[in-house]
Amino acid sequence: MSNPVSGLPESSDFVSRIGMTEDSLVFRERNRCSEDPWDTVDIKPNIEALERGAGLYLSCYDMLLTEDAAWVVKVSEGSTALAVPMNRMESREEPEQCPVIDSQEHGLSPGLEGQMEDRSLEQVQSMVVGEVLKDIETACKLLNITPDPTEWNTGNVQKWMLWTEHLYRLPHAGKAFQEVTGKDLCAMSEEEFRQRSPLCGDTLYAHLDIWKSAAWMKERCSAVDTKATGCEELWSEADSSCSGQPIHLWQFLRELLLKPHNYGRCIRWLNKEKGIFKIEDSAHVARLWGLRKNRPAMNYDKLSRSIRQYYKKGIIRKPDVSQRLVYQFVHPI
DNA sequence: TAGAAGGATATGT
DNA sequence: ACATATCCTTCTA
Repeated sequence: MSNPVSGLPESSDFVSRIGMTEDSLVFRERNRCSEDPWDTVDIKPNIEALERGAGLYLSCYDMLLTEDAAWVVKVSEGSTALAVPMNRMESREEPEQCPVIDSQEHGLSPGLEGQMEDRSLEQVQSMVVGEVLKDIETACKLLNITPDPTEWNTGNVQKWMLWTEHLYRLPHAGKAFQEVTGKDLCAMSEEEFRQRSPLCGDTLYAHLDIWKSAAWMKERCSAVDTKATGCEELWSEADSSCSGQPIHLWQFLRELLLKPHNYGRCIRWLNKEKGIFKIEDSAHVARLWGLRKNRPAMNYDKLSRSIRQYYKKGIIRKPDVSQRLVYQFVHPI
């Protein structure tokens, strides 16, 4: 494993791969499976990434599918790929968000310590993959699309584009991909992406690559092993909204609340036990709801009206001490 | 000025 | 029928 710093690719390449999380998917897969995992697949995993060092995967993971992607753009404009902004560092609380684990970096010699490092590395990678898959699954539910991009119709592609642009605050490029099916999209090269969208084509391509890898993994997991190996577990996150029925607003809000890593900046619990939550960014939450329901004109005025309809039904109410943008689930989780 | 409350009506399933 | 979506007026911090 090379030093994650000295082993860095060009920063533009690094950024174009938006954290190379598809590489971490691949890495995890290789660790999981004893047989050669990818000699029969057509989605070519990026093996060279394995040489880049685990620290990168972890630091990059933080970029993936999170609300705050603005800094990704900043990194692309700057010089140092690992320039993780301070606010991100300060917000790290969970161990799986540890940015860099590299035994060489810390001067450890190979041996028992190295093995332990490897094991914990494997665990962290496993968590990373799990989070990635969960995030993709959540996005699928929110957008009402299938996780496999090759199955998308042109509308699904547009939704995914909008979503990705929105999530990572990319300039709007959906127009450049109008009338493109998922199959066409998946067949496009990175260069074609860049041609269609000079500003963010590479980023969109990298994200699609992650989705393709995840779909490939899912496909492979269910084909190779039908027993619960952990792979399925990653995809079977218990959730109330997978019944095929249109999602209710209260379910949607709860899903956002259950994903603080992704949505904590726009909606969060004030008191989870009591079901009290606060909408921190009303416009943002409304846009997400509009995306989910295919209602581009959705805004907080309308969303809040829908929330207020829940008062009579006893689903959501205002807390005892009423505050702006604060609501309470009548029956907390 | 944004948000809260709730009436009236339209819309999609 | 149901769950919003949309539009509206009035009130409040």
